[in-house]
Amino acid sequence: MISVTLPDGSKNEYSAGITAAEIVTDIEGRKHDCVAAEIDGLEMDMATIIDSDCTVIPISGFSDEGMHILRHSAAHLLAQAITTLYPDAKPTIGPAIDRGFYYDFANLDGFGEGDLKTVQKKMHELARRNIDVERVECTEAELSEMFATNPYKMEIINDKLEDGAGSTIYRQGDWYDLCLGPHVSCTAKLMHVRLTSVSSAFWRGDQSREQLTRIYGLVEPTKDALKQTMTAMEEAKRRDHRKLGKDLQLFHVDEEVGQGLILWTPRGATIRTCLQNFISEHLTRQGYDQVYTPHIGKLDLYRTSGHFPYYQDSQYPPLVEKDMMSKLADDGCTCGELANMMAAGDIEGYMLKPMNCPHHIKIYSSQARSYRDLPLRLAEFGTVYRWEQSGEISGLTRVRGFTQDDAHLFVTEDQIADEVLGCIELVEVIFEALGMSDYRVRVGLRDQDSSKYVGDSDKWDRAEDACRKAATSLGVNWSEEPGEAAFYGPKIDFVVKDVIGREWQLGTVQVDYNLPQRFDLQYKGSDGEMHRPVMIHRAPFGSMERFCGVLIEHFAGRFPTWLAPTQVHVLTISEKQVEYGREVAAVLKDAGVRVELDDGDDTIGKKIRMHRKFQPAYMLILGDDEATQRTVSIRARNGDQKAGIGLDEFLKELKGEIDSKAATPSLVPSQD
RNA sequence: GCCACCGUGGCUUAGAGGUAUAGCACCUCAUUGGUAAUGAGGAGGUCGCGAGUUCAAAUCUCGCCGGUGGCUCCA
Repeated sequence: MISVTLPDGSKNEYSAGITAAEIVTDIEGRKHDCVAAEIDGLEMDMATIIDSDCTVIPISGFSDEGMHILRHSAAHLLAQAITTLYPDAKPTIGPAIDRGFYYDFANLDGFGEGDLKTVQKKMHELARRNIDVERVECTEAELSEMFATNPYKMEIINDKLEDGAGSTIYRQGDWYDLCLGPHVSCTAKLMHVRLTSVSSAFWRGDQSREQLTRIYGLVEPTKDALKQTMTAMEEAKRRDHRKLGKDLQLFHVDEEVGQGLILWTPRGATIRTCLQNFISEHLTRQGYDQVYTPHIGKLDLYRTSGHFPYYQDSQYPPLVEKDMMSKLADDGCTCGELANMMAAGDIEGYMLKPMNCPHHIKIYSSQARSYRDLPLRLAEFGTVYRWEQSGEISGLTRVRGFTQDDAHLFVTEDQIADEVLGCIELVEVIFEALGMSDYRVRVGLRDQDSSKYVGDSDKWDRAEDACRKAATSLGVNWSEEPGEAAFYGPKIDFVVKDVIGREWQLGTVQVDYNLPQRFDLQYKGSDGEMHRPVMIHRAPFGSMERFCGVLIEHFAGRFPTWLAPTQVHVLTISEKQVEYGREVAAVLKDAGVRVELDDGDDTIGKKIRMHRKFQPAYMLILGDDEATQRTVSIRARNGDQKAGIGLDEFLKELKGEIDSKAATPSLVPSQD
């Protein structure tokens, strides 16, 4: 007999040789949802035979660990289906990921989205056959023989296995894969799979290696869970800022203007302006000075900063000076020669600024600075241009021209902690106002044994400590990320979760010891000596483009009243109220409300339908009753109504809601 | 940049070798209507761009541009 410790701490006696599955059934009952078990802290298969004392904790298919196992097993099922349908395809690797799983195949060229249905059908068929999944220990020789025809598996065997050591395979039916496991005990657990997309990937993520076909899928423990996941995906699609941006006419990207270059249309520009003003108010309160700098700068500036030519690949090509250009053209200069000459500094020219720091630094150094001037906080909604790879560009979140909510703080060593804290407070205020309370912070630290960092190590210790303290002060989740610091200093990243649980990386706060050195920045200390300031870069919301994109999805286009592109739409019922309608609209407009009037001759039902798509906070319906009593009838976004409200009263409440930046419109009480 | 898929009037969309559907939006006229589409009429597209095959191309082939999903990278 052996003694097994259960999750609740109690001990049960079993005869040796019992399987994990039998123990789990004993603990959870016959109808459990477990897919594996943790035995003495190690995740193991259900079929594991137990013949000595140990602790057993069942792993539910709904837990993170259980989902991981389900996904991994589903990847195997996918590979089995693919190799059945496409015998030439070579499975390479197929892990579980945060949202499902994928498997990469070689020799599957030409496979497209249209082929997914057949493969999924095959997977269901294999799942329904309920094939046992079996773990088999193999020697290196056996493995080499089994995977002889698959160079990818052989590469893993040769790289990952120590000489002479064996490993395990998982076998289901006549198919098997090199794998450490654990896996579900049988394919029936994998009924609820859905293949989602096809893409390509490089073998081992290396661009110089073979291109593989990657197939993505989802798996859930139950039918309902799969349905829920699919619903969530549809919801995400419905909120997609690219779709809403078009529907609500917020922005436009034009082929002829260029990829990733945003044209803010009036309605979107309004949102951006409101946000910018809101942030500006807080900057002023926090002692920032706002500045303006041009969109270009000389190449030499970026040679000093180190951005050129080092980051040449991710920048727009430089603007070469006119005379030089024609001279080069006359000389028949090739592009390669041109690039070399620019890198070497033989050619002068200008660059679209890829960041604002060098310009701000020049403002700092335009005057002799003393410790009394510090901290100097220079803020700018600065537009920068970066040459993102074409495949990477998407909507408002990945673009080639964007405006950062940027600022650079020039501080003394002693001021770092307070100033980092100040940056973080700003984020707190803005997120709070937008109802984005669910966010976390990543503190990027250096990894100790690397010598790639500038600045001495006790300075780093203090700066890192300042970042940690600032993060702690927020009272939100934060994590240390060793090795994530930039070479020039530690940083703090903000990651927000929107209302449907997706995470978005927004801005950062970065301490920088490097640029002050490169530009030889100085200030005179109280001791009369010259000292070097430290810079803090901060763009808490990243860019206005991305932040607006995230907000569009966060609010699903239904912005709080203070941000709504049009706050009130005035709709008249018939021609008789045109005059009153114009008067109401004028009163609101004079009071600074963003209002739109529809006094056309459509029916009221149709007007409501048409104006709804712009998601104003309120619609005012004006008929005879309202016109004679000089009132308004308010219609909220969800259709709730409140009639007979005096115009003055409505305006007063509306202004209150706008000025307080209320997170949701609430002038019409809910009727349910 | 790479792979797969996609590209028809402002939007959604039919059409798979014989120069193009329909709905919404738009314009005109009639209607003066109470909270998610009043009726009738009209205008608008050489089917992303360029080349090729063909008597004939939105439809087939190639190249380019743009989009979507991923990969890769991110100061």
